[in-house]
Amino acid sequence: MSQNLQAELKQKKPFPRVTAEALLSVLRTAAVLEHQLTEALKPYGITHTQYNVLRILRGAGADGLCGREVGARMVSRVPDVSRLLDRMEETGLITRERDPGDRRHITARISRKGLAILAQATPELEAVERARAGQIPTGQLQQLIEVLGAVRGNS
Amino acid sequence: MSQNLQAELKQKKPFPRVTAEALLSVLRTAAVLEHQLTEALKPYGITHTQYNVLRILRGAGADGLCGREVGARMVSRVPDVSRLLDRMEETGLITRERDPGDRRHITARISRKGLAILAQATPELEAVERARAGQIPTGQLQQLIEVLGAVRGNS
DNA sequence: TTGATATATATGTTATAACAGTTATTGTTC
DNA sequence: GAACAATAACTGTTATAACATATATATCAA
Repeated sequence: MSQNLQAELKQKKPFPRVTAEALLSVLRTAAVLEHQLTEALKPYGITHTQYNVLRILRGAGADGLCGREVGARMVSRVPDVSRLLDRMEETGLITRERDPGDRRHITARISRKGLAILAQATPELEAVERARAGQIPTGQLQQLIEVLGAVRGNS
Repeated sequence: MSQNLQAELKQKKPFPRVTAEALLSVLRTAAVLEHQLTEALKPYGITHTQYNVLRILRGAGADGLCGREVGARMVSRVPDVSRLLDRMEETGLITRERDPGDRRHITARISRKGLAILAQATPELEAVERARAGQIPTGQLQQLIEVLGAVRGNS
């Protein structure tokens, strides 16, 4: 690939501020990652977003989670969890059931099929993970995590 | 905001690998940034993608650029530049003209209105930039840029 | 209880993203 | 120069994102 972001985006002038370059680097890197993850998941017929939901619901176990809580755990917030879960129920990845305790809640749970697809797809995503970050020293990754936390506003 | 990504996503268990946390941090941070940029641009009636196109076309000046070259310069690749430019021409942000030299190309140029909106919106985006990255030491931002370059596969 | 408010989900609508395939123009090869 | 391949843009279609609003249920206050 190219030497740096300026070359990748074919920009003639260097970035005016290091802050601008840093934030664009984050956006650009995320776009590259999302593209790779989407490609890796294509054989399994699920999107990156749906994979995320499956991970969340597997973590919740038999208790399941209501839609609002699924939304709160997503990496990028989805404004339409209802229909996302609709689609996943339709393809058999999850089940849904109205909570008898609070009839406003609909509890979603991962299905056997969802677990199977998750198990199949996970090694592929881990391969992407290794390909992208496996050669980077741990210390640098920890620095990355810390600075990104600062960008998101953590103190 | 919360202390770290694990808490932000309400995960009970810590991340199994630093590589996983690093890549999720990138995706999460990009989602937060994109949300902020979208909010900042809303008053001007343009999307983050359209802002990106305006920047690219301003950089190209009077020569303009063909659609394919616009696409190549985008931060996140857009598979449908035609209709993106359609919409921007419709709202008067750009002009388009068939290249007499190679009639396959359609040269896009930023309009006076596009320049005006770019000039209005830029300070708002720079405010987001300062709010997110202004307090982070330059050295850390340079580290961030470098490690993200490594994630994207630059050697 | 009644009314007001909050919460969780669902629905209607529009815009955009993503994918596949088509057309027009140019370049290349024999 | 005719056939073929390559390139740039366009079009058709489907799926999803984004936004606003509606509906059902629960909670709280008087």
